[in-house]
Amino acid sequence: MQILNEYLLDNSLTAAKKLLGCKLVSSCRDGVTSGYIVETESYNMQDEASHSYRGQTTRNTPMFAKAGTVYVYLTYGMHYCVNIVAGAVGDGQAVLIRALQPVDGINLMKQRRAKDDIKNLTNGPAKLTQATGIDKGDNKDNIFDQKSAIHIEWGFKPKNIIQTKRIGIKKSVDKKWRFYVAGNIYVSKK
DNA sequence: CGTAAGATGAAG
DNA sequence: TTCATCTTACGG
Repeated sequence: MQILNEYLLDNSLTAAKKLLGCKLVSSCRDGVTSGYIVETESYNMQDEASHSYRGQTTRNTPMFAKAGTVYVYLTYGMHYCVNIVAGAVGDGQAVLIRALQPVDGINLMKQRRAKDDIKNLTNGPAKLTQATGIDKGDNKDNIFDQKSAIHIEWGFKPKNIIQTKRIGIKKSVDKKWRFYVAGNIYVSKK
C-alpha cells in the first residue's frame, strides 16, 4: 500500500506511475463521486509541451506550489483538466489525470455527463472533470488536505503499467510520459 | 491592444 | 474530419 503523503509525489515521472490505482475522491458541488486513477501523463519544466516550460505565469502558478496541489485549467475554451502537482516548490511539475475507473456516485456522474454508458463517463481528461464536478473553483486545493473538496485515498495496486507517448500534444511528441493500467477498459482511447 | 494556439470531445 | 468556444500568453 502506498503512503499517501508528499513523498508519493517526489517527481512527476515516478508520481505519474505511483498515482495509478489511487482513488480520487471529489465532493465538489452536489455530491460525492470517486474513481481509481487508471491513466496519467507527466509534465515538467524541461518539457516543451508543459504549461510550465516558459516559466511561471498567472495560469500555471499552482504548478509551482507544493506537491499535492491541484492545478485545474480550461482548455479549448470549454473543457477543464485536472493535474496533481509534484516535485519541489518552485519546480513546475505536474501529473495530468487522464482517466478514472468509476467507483462512487456513478449515477451522479451519468447525470452530469448526460451519458448512460459507464465506460464513457471518465475515460478522458475533460470527461472526468465533468463527471466529478471539478472546475476552476477547485484550482489550488490540496489532495492531502482533508478539508479539500478533492483528495486521494488508497485504491488498488496495478498489476502491470504501460508506458507510451502522450496524447493530444504537438510538441515533445516522442517522450513516453503517458502511463496507464494495462488492460483497464476505462483508459482513454486512441 | 491583436491574435493564434491550445494537455478535448462530440458529431457527421 | 470538422467545429464548438474562449482564456491565456505573447508580441507590437
